[in-house]
Amino acid sequence: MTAPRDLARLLAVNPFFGRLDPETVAAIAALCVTRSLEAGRTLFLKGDPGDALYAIRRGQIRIATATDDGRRRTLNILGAGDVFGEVALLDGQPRTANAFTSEPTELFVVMRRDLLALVAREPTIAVQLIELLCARVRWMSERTEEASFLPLERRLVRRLLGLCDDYGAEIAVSQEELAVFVGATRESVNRNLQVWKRAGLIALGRGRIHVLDTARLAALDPREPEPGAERSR
Amino acid sequence: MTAPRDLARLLAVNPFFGRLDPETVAAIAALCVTRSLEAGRTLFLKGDPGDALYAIRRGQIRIATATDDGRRRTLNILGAGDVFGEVALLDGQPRTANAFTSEPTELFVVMRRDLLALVAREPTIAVQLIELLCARVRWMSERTEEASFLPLERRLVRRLLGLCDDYGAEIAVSQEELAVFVGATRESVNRNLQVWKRAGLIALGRGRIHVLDTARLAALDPREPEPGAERSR
DNA sequence: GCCGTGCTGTGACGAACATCACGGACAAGG
DNA sequence: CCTTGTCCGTGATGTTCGTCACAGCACGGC
Repeated sequence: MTAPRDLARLLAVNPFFGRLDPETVAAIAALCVTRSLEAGRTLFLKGDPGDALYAIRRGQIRIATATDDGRRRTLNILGAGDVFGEVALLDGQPRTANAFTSEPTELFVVMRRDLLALVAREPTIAVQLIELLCARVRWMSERTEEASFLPLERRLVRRLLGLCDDYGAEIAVSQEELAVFVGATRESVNRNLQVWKRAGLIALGRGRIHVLDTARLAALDPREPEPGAERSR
Repeated sequence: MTAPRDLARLLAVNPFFGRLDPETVAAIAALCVTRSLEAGRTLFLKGDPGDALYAIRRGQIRIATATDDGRRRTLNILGAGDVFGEVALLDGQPRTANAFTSEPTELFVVMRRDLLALVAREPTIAVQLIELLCARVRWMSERTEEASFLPLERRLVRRLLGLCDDYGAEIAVSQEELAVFVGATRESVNRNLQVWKRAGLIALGRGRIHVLDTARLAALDPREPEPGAERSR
């Protein structure tokens, strides 16, 4: 069975787990089982105990909530290679949103109880997990500040360049999904993209964005000059 | 020397450390030393190694950055009882902002190297710290969502009621500071407060907000009704 | 082929908030 | 007392971005 090796590969490129020692990743990956779901099946609901980590081998998962006003709001759309449920894995708290498949999907699953047993056997892993979580906290607070202080254009630039780093210049994402990621509407995102397209910075296709000129795109988001010890992360 | 006991009390009511076992809190508090600073002194600068946790015994600390546009932006204002630098304590990454005193201040300080030694001696503490950080991650993502989805009025209600819980109905905060906390301008905050004042929900003074009717104030921020298990399809 | 269905492009309109610009109130200190 | 600084209150004005509405275009299924 090659599932553990496949999972180790996914975790290694994941921004959350990628920072762990390779042996640690392998140890965690060795715990995994696989699971298949048809389209439209529920993986978990809000309030379910958070007892597992998932990594998508193939397919798509949508994370959504029923919001105050009754409408359903998609919080995130996850595809092959994405890892989710990391935090629930570690603390076992209830899920805060619903997850369901939008197409046939295969998942790697790591159960919480298995991970806890591993940590008990191998305490140095705990320290690594602590650092991992600290990194996540820092990343989140950056995002929070970003979301409230930066205009849409700059958030969009950052997200686009981030996706570029992860997946190359050819990004397979619909404008709808992108809008969700930056916390805006599809229409607003589209208007920005059109401007950049006319300027030759990007090319657009159906469910696809091609970044042509990363440098000029990055110039639209001037990072703080910060004379002294520049350190971002 | 009663400093460790004082610190244990501060940590116990702190939303971050309050969830730890009392013995764990006591063990961490036993590591602390105290430090006094006059007004206007710098505690640390952006880029400094994050090698300590601080708890304010008396006085005030302001966290600020020099922003892109050159203006200084106050990110947070901390008073007696507040604890900060928790994340840096755990991962040792550089500070991401500047901290200085705005009045004479006494601090409890826990050095990172002392904490690491403690964790090495007592591995169960590591697991507790992991859960602590998970709680922080969840809290942050709540705040993020809040910041981008909720209108100013509701963010303001939440912040005000939160301060109320911590400090009682008489809140000593300027409208400027409050505006920073909710990510808005002083003017917008003021306009909201005026409405509530005219409705008899609050009373306003110089650097002071008195919450008169928590119930009616809370009613302005209807939490999601959440009718049982959301169906999947 | 023909018809849904989901993605993309665009215009019109309005609400929420930031910005700018003051004026006044109160405290501290010469 | 008068000055200076910091906070509060409030209007005018503009920008950003969401909402609504609709039209075209690809793609897959029948």
